[in-house]
Amino acid sequence: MKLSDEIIDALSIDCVVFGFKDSSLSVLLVKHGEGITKGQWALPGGWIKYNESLDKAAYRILTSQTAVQNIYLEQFHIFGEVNRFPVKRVITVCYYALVNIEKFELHAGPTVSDVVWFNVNKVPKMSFDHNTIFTKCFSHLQHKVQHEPIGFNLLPKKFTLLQLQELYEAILEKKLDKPNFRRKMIKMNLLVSSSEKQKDVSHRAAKLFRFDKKVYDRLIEKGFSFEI
Amino acid sequence: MKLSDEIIDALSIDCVVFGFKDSSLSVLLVKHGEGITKGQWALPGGWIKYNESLDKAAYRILTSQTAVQNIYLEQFHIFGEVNRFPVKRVITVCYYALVNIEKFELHAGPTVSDVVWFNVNKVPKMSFDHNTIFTKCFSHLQHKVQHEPIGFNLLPKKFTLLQLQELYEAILEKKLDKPNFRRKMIKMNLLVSSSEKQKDVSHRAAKLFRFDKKVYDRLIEKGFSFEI
DNA sequence: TAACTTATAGTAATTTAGACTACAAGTTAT
DNA sequence: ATAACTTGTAGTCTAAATTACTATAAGTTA
Repeated sequence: MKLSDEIIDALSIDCVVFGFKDSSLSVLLVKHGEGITKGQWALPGGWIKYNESLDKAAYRILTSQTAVQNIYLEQFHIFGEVNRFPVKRVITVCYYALVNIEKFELHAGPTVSDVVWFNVNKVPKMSFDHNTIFTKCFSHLQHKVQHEPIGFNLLPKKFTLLQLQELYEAILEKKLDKPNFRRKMIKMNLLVSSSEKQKDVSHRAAKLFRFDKKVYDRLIEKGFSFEI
Repeated sequence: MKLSDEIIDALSIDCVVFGFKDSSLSVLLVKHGEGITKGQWALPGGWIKYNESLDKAAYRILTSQTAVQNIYLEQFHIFGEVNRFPVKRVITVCYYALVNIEKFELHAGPTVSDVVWFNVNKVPKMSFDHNTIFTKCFSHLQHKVQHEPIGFNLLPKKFTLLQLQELYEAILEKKLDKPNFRRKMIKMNLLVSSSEKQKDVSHRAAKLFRFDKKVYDRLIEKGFSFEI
C-alpha cells in the first residue's frame, strides 16, 4: 500500500448534509452496503488518508458515497467517547453542509447500497451514535441560523421572500410573521431584488431576490441577531 | 505497556485557557521542558490515551501540566492540516476554558519547565501552529460572548457590575458605556443582587452580584443577543 | 365575476439601544 | 473639616427596532 493511501485508523469523518426543498428540511443518509453494519442507515462517513487534510477528506468521503458535489462543508464537532464505536476506539469528526436538494441527482457510491433524503423529523435509527450526532448538529444549526446568514446553498440562486421564510421556519420549527420577516430581511441589505418575477405559479407572482455575496460574507464574519 | 496507557498517536489535544484578573484577559502557556521543542512556549497539550474520552483527556493533560483544576473545558475546533506537525501526521483537538486567575496557584508539571499567564495581546511565538489556534480561539470567544453568557468561571462568586463590564471589555477589546451596560445586564435577570457590598476599596463600595445559575444555564441553551 | 391565494404596503403601540447628565457615597489630600 | 477625586447608581431623551396587526394589490381558478 502506498503511504498516500494509508488511513489514520483511530479517526473517522461523518457528514450531516442538510437539504431544503418544498418548504421542508431533510438530511442525507446512506445505507451501508457492506461490513458489520450492512443494511443499516448512517450518516455518510469514512476514513481519513494519511496525507489529506480533514476538510479534503470530508469532501472526498461525501462525494464518493452520494454524488453530491461542489458544496461547502464546515466542521462542527468531534465525538470522542470511548465506546462510541464497536470493535475498536474510533473518534469521529463531524462535518455539516447545507445544500439545495434540487441541484443534485443522488446515486450510491461503491460501498453503499442506497442514498436517500430523510425529513429531519423522520430520521430512522442509524448505526453507532449517528442519531446523537445528527440531533446535536441540527440543534447547532438552529442556533447558528440566528447569528449568521444561511441559505446561500439551500436555495436556488433566485428565490422569493416566502421561500426564504419557509427555510427559516423549517430550521427553527416555528411559524414567522410574513410582513415582519420581509422587513427584517430587507433592512439587512443582504438581499438584492432582481427585476424578475416568479413564473408558472397559480397566484400572484412574487419578486425574485438573490443574496448580495459581499454583505453575506461580511455578516458571516460579523454576525447579527435574528432572534425570532 | 498496558493497553490503558497506549496513546492514539495521530491525535493530540491542546488547551486554550483564558484567565481574567484586574481587568485584563490572559492565556495560560507552558514552556516545554523536553523533546524537540524544548524551551519553546506552547499551549498546554498532549496525547489521548486509548481508553479515555476526549473530554477526560483534555482535563488530564491540562491539570497535569499546570495544576489548574476543577474547570470546565469545552471543545472548540479540530486542526487537521497535513503538515501542521513536523515528524508525522498529527491532528489536534483544541479545547478552551475560562477561569478566574486568582483561584489557581500555577506550578509546572513534569514535562514542562514553566507555566505563565500571558496577556492576550502579548502572546509569544509558540510551537507548531499554536499561534493560529490561539488566534482562532480568541476570535471564537469574542463571537460567543455576544450570544451566550460567560463569566461564571472568570469572576469571583460575587462580583461588581464594573468587574463584569471590564471582563466584557477585555474580551471584546472595546469600551462600553457604564449605565447602559448595567441596565442591559440587569434586565436579563441573570444577576442576583446580594445585600453585600465591596470591602476595602478606596472609593464608594459597589453592590455585589452573583449569577443566577438557572437563568445562566437557560441562556446558554437559548442564547441571547448582546450586540455591543 | 366571485372566491381564493399569495404578495406587499402600512400603521400603531411597545420595547430597546445609545448617548449623555446628574447626583450619591465614599476616600484622600490639604 | 472640607475640597477634590473616584467610583457607583439613577435617570432622561431620542432614535431605532420589534411586534402584532390591518389593508390592499395582483394575480388564478371555479
